[in-house]
Amino acid sequence: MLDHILLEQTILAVKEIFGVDLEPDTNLVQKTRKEFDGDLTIVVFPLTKLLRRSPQSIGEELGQYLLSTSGLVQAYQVVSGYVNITVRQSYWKDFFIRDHGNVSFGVHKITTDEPVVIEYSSPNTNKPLHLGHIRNNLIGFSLARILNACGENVVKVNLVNDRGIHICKSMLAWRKWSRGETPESAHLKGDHLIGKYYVLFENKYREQVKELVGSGMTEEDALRQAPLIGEAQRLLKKWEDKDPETRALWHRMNQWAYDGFDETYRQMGVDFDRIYYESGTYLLGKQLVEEGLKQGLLQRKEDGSVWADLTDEGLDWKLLIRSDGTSVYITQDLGTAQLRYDEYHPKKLVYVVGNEQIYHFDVLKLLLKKLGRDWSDNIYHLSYGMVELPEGKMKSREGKVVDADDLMQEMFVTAEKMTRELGKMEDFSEAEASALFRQVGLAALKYFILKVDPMKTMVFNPEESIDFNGNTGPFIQYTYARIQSVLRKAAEVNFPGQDSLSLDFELIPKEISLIKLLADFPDVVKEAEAMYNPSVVAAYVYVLAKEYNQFYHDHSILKAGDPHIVHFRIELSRFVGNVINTAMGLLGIEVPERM
RNA sequence: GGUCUCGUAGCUCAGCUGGAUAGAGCAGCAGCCUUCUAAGCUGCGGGUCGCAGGUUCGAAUCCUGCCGGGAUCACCA
Repeated sequence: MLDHILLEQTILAVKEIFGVDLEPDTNLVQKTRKEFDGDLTIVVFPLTKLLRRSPQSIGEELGQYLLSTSGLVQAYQVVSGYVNITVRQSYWKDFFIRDHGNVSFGVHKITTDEPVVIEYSSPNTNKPLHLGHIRNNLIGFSLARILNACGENVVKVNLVNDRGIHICKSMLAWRKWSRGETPESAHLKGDHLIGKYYVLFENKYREQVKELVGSGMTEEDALRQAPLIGEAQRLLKKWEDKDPETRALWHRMNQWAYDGFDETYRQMGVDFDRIYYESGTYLLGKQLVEEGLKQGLLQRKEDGSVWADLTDEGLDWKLLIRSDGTSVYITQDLGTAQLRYDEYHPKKLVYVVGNEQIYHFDVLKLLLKKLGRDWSDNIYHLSYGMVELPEGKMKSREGKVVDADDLMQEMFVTAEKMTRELGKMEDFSEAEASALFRQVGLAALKYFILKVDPMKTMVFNPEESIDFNGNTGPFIQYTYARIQSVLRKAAEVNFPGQDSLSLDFELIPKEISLIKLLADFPDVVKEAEAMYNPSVVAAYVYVLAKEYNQFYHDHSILKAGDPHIVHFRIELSRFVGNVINTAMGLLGIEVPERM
């Protein structure tokens, strides 16, 4: 904001002084580094060639000119090719008086009707959610909030992968070996029960493969010819043929999974506006393929399978329908995309899906384009990196996964332990206390994950529990709670002149740096939106909290002496609290009044 | 092998649309609670930004090559 104003003034100044027109290059004006005096810096090196003058003399002339013409500039200093500009305090004071009471500072009202549809979570109903899903859900949910704060009309959707061979594996294993076990009888969350049978299938299947290999078969053939996999495939065919008994079991077991997922989502604090099921969209996908076949855009081979030729686009041939007539992943996604377009006509279709599926989404966009769906240009695949354990990738087959429910539970327990150790809850009621443990534990987990750039692979070490000190969610929550404590005390004391806020005094550096940070917030939200990156908000709110804690440590608020200063510092604290609350809200993290 | 991606302190990460002496947290060491919440604050130690070239007044950042890790190229999803 401010930097743009100064950039304009600088361009004007260069034209006035040197008679040269400059392109508005945003790198010309940047924030002054902490170790130098000043707020904004004009980098004059790029001008030296153009103007054929030394950096020093350009800097001096620019600084002098801006000082005398710009109402913003209080002082300037030319340091080895940089003009460091100190902005008048009145600018910061005006900003503060104008915006400090704005509870939704940095957040825009929804201005458009064309929605942005964002898909995240997308679980399979054959196993419970793990740490990877947590990252997915947190990024998706946070991004929805960030888009929302930028005025977008956001529709959060979840696509449940409720059909396919993997579901049939769980079903088959349950039918063969469960003796009718249910979540109730096993005292197990439904999704975990189903996961148990999925793992059981995989184990038995691998045993069969091993046996076949032992009797001389190649591994490749064994994988394909083991009796269990054949059974699973026949079950899938029966499912697609709508066999009543198969469908009944499928309904029953899926419901177990849904009940389990709902509980996990509730704990995590994420939700959706609309839930799609692949069982409801894969037929539409098949229709699209049929349509493409008729138009000669796709090809059918002798064995009945259908393919798309993407070699012209630099990719390969892609299977769309298997030779037995069943559909594959991409077929379903074609249908889902079409359905979503028909329902919302979105200006943007965002998919939060792991980076292992980059190729899949390239193909999806190309296929839709091939089929004449020009709106496929509006598809954006937000691909995020995997969460790895110190020893490498999580492997569900080897049981090397960090389960979402377990992890959250662990976080709550740690939060409780921590809080009790610090002796912070003498006067908390039972309900308040357990709400706090949940808030703090979740904040630690969410912030830990969201502060990392989504694109990057991140490492999670289950041995070392997630920190509660330093650059963490609880640290930021603590800062907020601390502010609320000050505000509660402030409400109790009377001081003269508390009705009218007057900033008729010199601000100290820490106050100015806090105000500067606050003024940055709207730009931070916009940047997070533009980059589809919640970590931008996380980094910002940490710096803000840290800066406030330093201020809090070094300066009295309620005992500052001058009532005008007391009043100002109370309002400054309130403003910081509001922005922390809003920013954390954008990350999907709650802040407690006390902790 | 093709394509994509990552490599920054002991560990986890910022910085990457080129700008000043590369930053945080954790871990380690040393301090600060009769004063608004010490889940806090302050200080110290810790770096050939994978390597080598190039472009530039200026490179962790851009380009090329190499080394190392990961993903993907399924009649899995």
